[in-house]
Order: sequence, then C-alpha cells, then structure tokens
Amino acid sequence: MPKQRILPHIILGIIATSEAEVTGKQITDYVQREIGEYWQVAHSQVYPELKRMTEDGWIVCHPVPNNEKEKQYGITELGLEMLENWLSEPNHELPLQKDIFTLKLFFIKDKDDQRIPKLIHAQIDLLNKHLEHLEQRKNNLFASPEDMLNRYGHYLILTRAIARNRDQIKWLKQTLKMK
Amino acid sequence: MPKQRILPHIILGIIATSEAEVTGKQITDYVQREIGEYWQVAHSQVYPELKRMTEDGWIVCHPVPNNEKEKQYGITELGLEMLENWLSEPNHELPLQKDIFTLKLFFIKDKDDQRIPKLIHAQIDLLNKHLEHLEQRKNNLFASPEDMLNRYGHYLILTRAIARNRDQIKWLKQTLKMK
DNA sequence: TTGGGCATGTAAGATGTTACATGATTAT
DNA sequence: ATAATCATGTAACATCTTACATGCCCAA
Repeated sequence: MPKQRILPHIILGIIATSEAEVTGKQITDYVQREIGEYWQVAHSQVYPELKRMTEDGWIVCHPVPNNEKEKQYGITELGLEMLENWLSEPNHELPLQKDIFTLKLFFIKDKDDQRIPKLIHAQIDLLNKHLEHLEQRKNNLFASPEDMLNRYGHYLILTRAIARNRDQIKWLKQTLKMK
Repeated sequence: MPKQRILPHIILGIIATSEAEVTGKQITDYVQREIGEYWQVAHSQVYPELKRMTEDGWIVCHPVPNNEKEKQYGITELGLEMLENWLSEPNHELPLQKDIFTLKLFFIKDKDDQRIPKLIHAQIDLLNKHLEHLEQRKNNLFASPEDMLNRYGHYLILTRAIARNRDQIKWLKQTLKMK
C-alpha cells in the first residue's frame, strides 16, 4: 500500500471549509498561520500540487475576474469524496517531531554543564514568541462562544496547542531551577 | 548561511557518548529506540552519512575483528570539536511536528460528528502502545539514582516524553467525554 | 508611467522513503 | 550443507527547501 499523501488532503480540507473559492497564496498562508503547529508547507509545494489536483479532477480552477494574475480553486464532487474518506479513516501513525533543542539536551551528559541554561533560555524565548501568536489567533477567531461550535476542530487543536506550549515553558523553567 | 545538517551531529553524539566504537546498525537502532520521539532516521540514510563523515575526517572506520561484514566507527578530534560547537550553539527553530491525527480533527467542523470518537480511540491506542515502550526504556535505563546523574540529558527528555504522552492521552479521554 | 511589491511559478539541490541487492553469519 | 537471518549498501522515487524568474497590480 503506497503511503498516503497528506498535502492534497490538507488543500481539500481548506477549500471545502472556506466560504468562497480560494487562491494558492491564501492556501499557503492559511496552512502556515492556522496549522503550522501540525504541518509545514512552502508555497513552492502548493502550486504544483494545485495543478496536479486539478488534472486529477479533485478541484477546479477559475480565473479571478478582473485579475490576470490570480486563480481561484473550488472543490469537486470527487474531491469532496476523497476528503470525506480521508477524514473517516483513523490513522495509524504517531505524530512525528523534529526537535533540535531536545536533541542537544539529550547529548549533554553532565547535569551541571554550563551550556544547559543557555540552551533552555533560548528555547523559552522562542516558545514565548510562538505562544503569543497562538493566543492572538485564539482571541481573533474565537471571540464569541458560537465560534467555538462552528469550528470545533479548530478550537480544539488551538486550545490544545496553547496548553502544550505553556506546559513546555513551565517545564523548561522548572528544569532551570533544578540546577 | 546554509542550513545545519542534523544527522551527522546526531551520529557524532552517539559515537562520542558510547563506551566503545559502534556500527552503522547500532547507530540506526539507537536513534530509533532512544530518540525516535525527537528525530527519525532510516538505515539507508545512515550508511551514506557514515561514508561522508569518514571522508570529511569527522569519524574513523575500523573493520570488526573476525567479522568481514561489520565496521566500527570512532570519533576524531575534529569530530569532537564539531559536536561540542553544535551543542554549545542554542538553536533558533521551534520543534516541528507532523501530526495527521490532529489535522483530521482540525478539519471536522461539527462538534457531534460521528467520526471524532473513532479517530480519538485509535489515537489513544497508538499512544498507549508508545507510552509502554517509553516506560520500559525508563525502567531499563534508570533503575538506580546514579544512572540519572550519569545520563542527565537522556533522563530529562525521557521523563518529559512520558509526561507529554500521558498528558495527551488524558486530554483525548477528556475530549471524548465532552460529547 | 514607472517602480516596487506581490502572486504565481520553476529549477536545482538536499533530504527522506521504500524497495531491492549482496554477501556474511548463524541456525538447523 | 543448506536455509534463514542479518548488516551493509544501492537505487529509484518522493518530498522538501531555497533561490530565482516572471509578469501583473497598485501607488507615487
């Protein structure tokens, strides 16, 4: 069984759940802003993927009126079906992480190594900046209670991301104190 | 500035902290068993990397006595220096995750969608199996208190991984109940 | 009307994955 | 002796990253 490609399904999900048709730029920005915590993508992946998905009949492409530059994409029946199938199928892989900070910590054997506090402080700074971004998203997107009901999945994973980041910062500070 | 390559530094770290010289197979297994939570690698990446690092003078290669098949690698002065420099430099990138389960949750808008419980149960099963593996590692590696002091970084990240996995399972169960 | 920014796109190289190949060791 | 397993390695392919290219749009 060939490995499932994820990016096209993400694109389907974004197109399907947006009110109007969307452009490649909008899709790229959306992934980076809203689900960058769980998947990463560059615009140079998105455009070829859109082309391919159009050829496969998962989506349709329309020129933007009064605009030669941009194109908008909508989902087809087939695309909707692919998306629904994908969402229905529980996945059997653990989340994968690439975490360079933790690797460095791992390879330092001595509890009192001078480099540990420096590494940890840098990481705390990074996480604080990221946390700020996440909290802004939550304030912007979920101002009223019904927003939560209308985008339940989004709400779930955003609150979860915030909790995990806070937790990680807390752990780092605590680890610092243990010196 | 070209992007830092991670794999060679992981290999340096493993060779440097092991008692004796190690083989490619041992390195691959070690990464998958001990730091698979934070980095992933296939053996088909390791062997070419070892060749390259040997050519660059970061490590040295010795045939295993009475064994035509296996080779052992040790670290050079240069390699040690590269490793120390890498460990000393705080990194400026957030940990990256690829988490398909969370993506699927994200794209389901309806709080009462029938597919959510199925997805969550499958994920809980996965995480439970993984947690078991992590707990076994902790029992095997850190039976006595001095083990903790001798491999402080390893201890830190293993306990942290266990805590995070438990936490995730707890959150999933709680989310299930909220239906 | 022209210059800068922007959305789209391409290209090249690096990295990661899967499958297969080879020969040595081990078990039967 | 033969078969199965294992460590090493290669090959083909997919994906990701970075840089560059193109031409439209808008504002000065």
